[in-house]
Amino acid sequence: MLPHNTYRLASREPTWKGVYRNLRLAILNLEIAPDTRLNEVKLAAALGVSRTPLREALSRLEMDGLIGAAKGGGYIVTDPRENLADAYHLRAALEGYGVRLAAENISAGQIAQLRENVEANRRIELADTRGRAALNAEFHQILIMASRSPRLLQTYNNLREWIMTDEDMSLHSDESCRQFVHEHDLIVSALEMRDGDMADRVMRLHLRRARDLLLEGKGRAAAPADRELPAA
Amino acid sequence: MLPHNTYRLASREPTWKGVYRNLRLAILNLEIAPDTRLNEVKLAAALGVSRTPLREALSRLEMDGLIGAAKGGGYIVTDPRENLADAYHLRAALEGYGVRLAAENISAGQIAQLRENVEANRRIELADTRGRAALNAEFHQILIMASRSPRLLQTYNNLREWIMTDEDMSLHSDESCRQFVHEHDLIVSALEMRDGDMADRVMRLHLRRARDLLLEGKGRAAAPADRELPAA
DNA sequence: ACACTGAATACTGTATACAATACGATTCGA
DNA sequence: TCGAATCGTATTGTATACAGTATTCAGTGT
Repeated sequence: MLPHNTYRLASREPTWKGVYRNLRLAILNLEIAPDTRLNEVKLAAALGVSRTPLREALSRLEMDGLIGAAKGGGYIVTDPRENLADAYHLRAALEGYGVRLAAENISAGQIAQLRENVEANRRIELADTRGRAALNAEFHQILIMASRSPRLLQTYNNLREWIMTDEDMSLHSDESCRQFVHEHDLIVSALEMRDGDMADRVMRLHLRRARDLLLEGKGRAAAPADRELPAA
Repeated sequence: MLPHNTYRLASREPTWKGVYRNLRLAILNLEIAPDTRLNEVKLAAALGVSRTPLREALSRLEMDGLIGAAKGGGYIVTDPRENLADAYHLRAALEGYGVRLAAENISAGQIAQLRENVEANRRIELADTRGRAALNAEFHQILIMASRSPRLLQTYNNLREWIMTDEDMSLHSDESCRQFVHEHDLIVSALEMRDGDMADRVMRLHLRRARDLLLEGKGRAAAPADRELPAA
């Protein structure tokens, strides 16, 4: 063992942050099998860091709900698929109330941005899933920011990477895409009319449809964890 | 300096959790001035713990939004009063959508529990602020649990201690108390009728009234985060 | 054969030591 | 006198050593 000077020089970003991102993605991509109990020393060794920044990352992953506290200490990774439908509920709560607030607070510039986004979404080709995902993410991002609630934004951001993956977009058919764009359009119109109630209703419907399509598309298939990290 | 065996024996609960609670309360009660930069070594010394569990606590406080990252590392305590109105927005989002789900999923037993709670709240004396706070917390807790969404429950629990302090109850007048109980009663009725729409509406109104009363009562820094400058 | 008890073990929680950076003060130069 | 650069200090980020508890497995008794 080296003394303890295995420092990473010239790192502007804390180590634990990178660890956090890596683990987060690993869990969401099922590279770490659900229900596995995380062994801190082995994980730290596998990631090439000490236990301290690892624990910092784990602490935050727990607050994100991606891992849960095990009895007798330590953590157990949760199954992100099980919680997917549930996560959409949280999303609907945030965005539904978010557009309600947005109807009161949105600026003319933001409405213009939304209109532009919808137009771009109309013109984009079906095959460009990555572009569609970006547009979709942007749309909802603008909405949440228009609510002018930092807390809502923060909570939403925690969820975003979880539920909005690029691959999800590949499931959409040409028709459902048009329908989604239409719903986006409806929401913007509701906001223009400052009708928070309508915006909320359409948003909930929109998300519900998106969720159903997603769950149906993914089915229950989803190959669990073939390539592993330390399965431990 | 003691060697390093200043251990707290027979502690079933991690040290950092107590630190977390203490700091949380200290910040919410303004015992630590907002905008203070937290010095880890001094804080650790003051609390009688080492930096490790302290940092664990700080990490979570940051995710709660009670402290923010400072430039060049470290943390700065945020002003809980500034974020209080905003926190109520998040709460309204969670509980509004929560009762909507509850209208679909609530069990007969839970409805009975709610009725009982409302009855107890009718009979309780005004002076018993602690009891009223407990009843109020229980009411909303049951509702969120009735939504059968673990994620909603978790997010709500993070918020609960923040916005529902015992002292807040002392602000209520006899009349506003009766009004609040009446609103609780309305919500339960809406749930009995499985009218999620109405439950949502009443809940949002209920929380909005509670928030206004709270901000007005606390007086200072009652600046509503609602009407901010139309930024960009 | 099963249950209960005990020690060994493995792993988490905590403390402390060390490295590196960011900030401030002081000094030198223009 | 003001500005810039450099050194010193203070504070965070990381690594590791240590203490304590939970789990597991072996052994014995009923």
